[in-house]
This record gives sequence, structure tokens and C-alpha cells, in this order.
Amino acid sequence: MNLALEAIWNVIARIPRGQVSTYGDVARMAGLPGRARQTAYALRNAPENMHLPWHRVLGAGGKIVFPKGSAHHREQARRLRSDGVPVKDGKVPPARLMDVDKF
DNA sequence: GAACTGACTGTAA
DNA sequence: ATTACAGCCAGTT
Repeated sequence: MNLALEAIWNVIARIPRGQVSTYGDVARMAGLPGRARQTAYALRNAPENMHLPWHRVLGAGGKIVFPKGSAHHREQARRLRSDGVPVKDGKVPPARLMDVDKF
């Protein structure tokens, strides 16, 4: 088993509804500073049965990383709004970003 | 082990 | 605001 991946999955699973985080922050909170791409990898390879809130993970600054207009992009925006998170032009207000310290 | 790849990021033009 | 590009680093060829 890969400890790093599980740490990342664990962090993502704890992101509360109505809030979001970023690849970089998730990695940092998982004890892997500077490894945003590892978060991306973990997300991409997450088992479906885990039901992770993957849509609450955004790029730096709160923007959806999927190409604008892509199916993934629309799906993520849809889920976020379903969470009550406002999405404007592929981005989310900074206030919605989870506080790393409180976590 | 070299070369690529990518659901990333920060800087610079 | 948008685009390019160089760092980044684990995983895959």
C-alpha cells in the first residue's frame, strides 16, 4: 500500500461540504509539501468506491484545472454548486478556500 | 536508468 | 487578463 496516497485521500475526504482546497494545500496537509502533482495523481487513481469529494479540489487560487468547456469541467462546477459553492467562470471565491491552519 | 507525462505552480512577457 | 515557460516530482515507458 502507498502511504502517501492514503494520506492524500484522507485529507480530501475531510474537506467539508461548502468549502474547497487546492492541489498544493492538500499535498501540504498530507505532509507532502511541494507535491501538488502527487495530489493530482492520487485523485486520478482514487478507487471509485471511496466516494471522494474530488470536485472540492481546485488548482491554485481556486480555479478548476480541467479545460474550460470539457465534460469534467462542467461536471465539477455542477457538483460544487450542488455543495452551495458559487462558481464563476471556472473559479471559486477565495473565501471558500479551506483554512489550512484550522484543518 | 534515460525520457516522457501530467486533474500543478509561480513568474514573466 | 492571457499565454508561455521553466521548475517540480512521482509514476510510467
